[in-house]
Amino acid sequence: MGRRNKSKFAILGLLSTEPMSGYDIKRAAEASIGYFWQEGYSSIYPNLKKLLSEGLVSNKVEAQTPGPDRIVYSLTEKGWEELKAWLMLEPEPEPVRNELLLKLFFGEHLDAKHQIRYLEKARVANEIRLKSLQSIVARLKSELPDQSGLPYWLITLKFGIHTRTALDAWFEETINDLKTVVKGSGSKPFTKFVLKAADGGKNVE
Amino acid sequence: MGRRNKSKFAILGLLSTEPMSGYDIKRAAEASIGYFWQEGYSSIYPNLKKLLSEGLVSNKVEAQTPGPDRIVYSLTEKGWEELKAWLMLEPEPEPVRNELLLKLFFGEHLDAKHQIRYLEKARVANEIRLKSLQSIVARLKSELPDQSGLPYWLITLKFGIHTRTALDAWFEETINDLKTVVKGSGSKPFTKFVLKAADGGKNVE
DNA sequence: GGACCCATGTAAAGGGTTACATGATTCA
DNA sequence: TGAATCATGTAACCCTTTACATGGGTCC
Repeated sequence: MGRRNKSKFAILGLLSTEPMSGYDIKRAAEASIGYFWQEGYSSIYPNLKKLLSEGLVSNKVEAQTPGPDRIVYSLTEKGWEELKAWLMLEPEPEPVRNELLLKLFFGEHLDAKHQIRYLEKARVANEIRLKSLQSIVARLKSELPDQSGLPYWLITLKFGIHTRTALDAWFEETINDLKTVVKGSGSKPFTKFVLKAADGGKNVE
Repeated sequence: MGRRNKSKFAILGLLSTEPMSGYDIKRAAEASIGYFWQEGYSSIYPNLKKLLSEGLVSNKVEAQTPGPDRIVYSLTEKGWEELKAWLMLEPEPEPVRNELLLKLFFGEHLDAKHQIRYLEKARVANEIRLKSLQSIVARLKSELPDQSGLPYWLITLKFGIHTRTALDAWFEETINDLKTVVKGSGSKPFTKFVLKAADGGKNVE
């Protein structure tokens, strides 16, 4: 059962930090959990209604002298309980789909220059993200040293830093490999090789 | 437009290595691209029909003396062209959703023992995968040194090895952090902090 | 006899993304 | 005047996942 609605809990989590409107939630999501969790308006607004009908959040209309009305949502007691209960559950391993790897895996049919082009682009994007994560860590530590959430925010940021650093090394290695690739003459498929093996990389969960 | 059907190309790619039945495709997918791309029967069989009607694959019924008939699919010339054209396109950055990180980000509301429990489990699973990838690399190099696909298979395997090694370090660090976590007294939300900042980690694509 | 593998599918449900839709305010 | 931001939503589509369904063969 991996089809459960997790957006609901992302929204509850964000509302647990402070009351917000749907619009705020979108912006807060981008700014905080954005690099590992994305939500669009079309998931936020319907979910807020659902959460309201389940009694997990309450709302209040705030009129703004200049500008449109805002509908501000807050967590209810019940909402807090649901959130905490969910946080305790072991996360389900989510199925991964990596289009870049899929294209590289079947890359022998292609002139390597195409792959090098998009790998170099992806590498630059990765480096920018990495630097941005590092600067956020530095600023958090110096500007918000006493916040109770700090250790947890740092944990998620360090996840990004660890994996993106590793990714950068892989990009460099891979681009170099592709620049000097020498193809063998055989054409046995990988699939056969692994299938024949006792248990190459099977069902290790 | 991230809604395009990529399963089709995964199937074309697998069929490019050799003709297979739907059942074979499932097994071959698990054995080769399984750790970064999953396909189920309910996506394979309908897609094979679609590919057939588009003329990208052809099929042939093979009777087996013992056992049920097999419907074996092969790439057509047109299928080859479509596959190559797709391989040249720059991969779209896919939205990431990491439930583990989501739970950790809001983890301050929780007793750390829950997180430590599932982190330790996840770490073991990660280590097993890592070792399996390393052994596949070793075996490929020694047993299939001359195959033209080898450099590309190694590239995807090394991706897994790099990122999972980094992940292992992060697991260790994180579990230690959580065992000794000392919470601050403040309760400013992270979101406000980043939103106020000029451009903490925004829209870096 | 029961469990498990081979082999091929269908149906329903659910979630997420894209595109569409509206309207006010602010800034250049 | 036009572009961008604030603010809230709806509708349709597509894909994926889960569950259901069938039937023969093999091994213990």
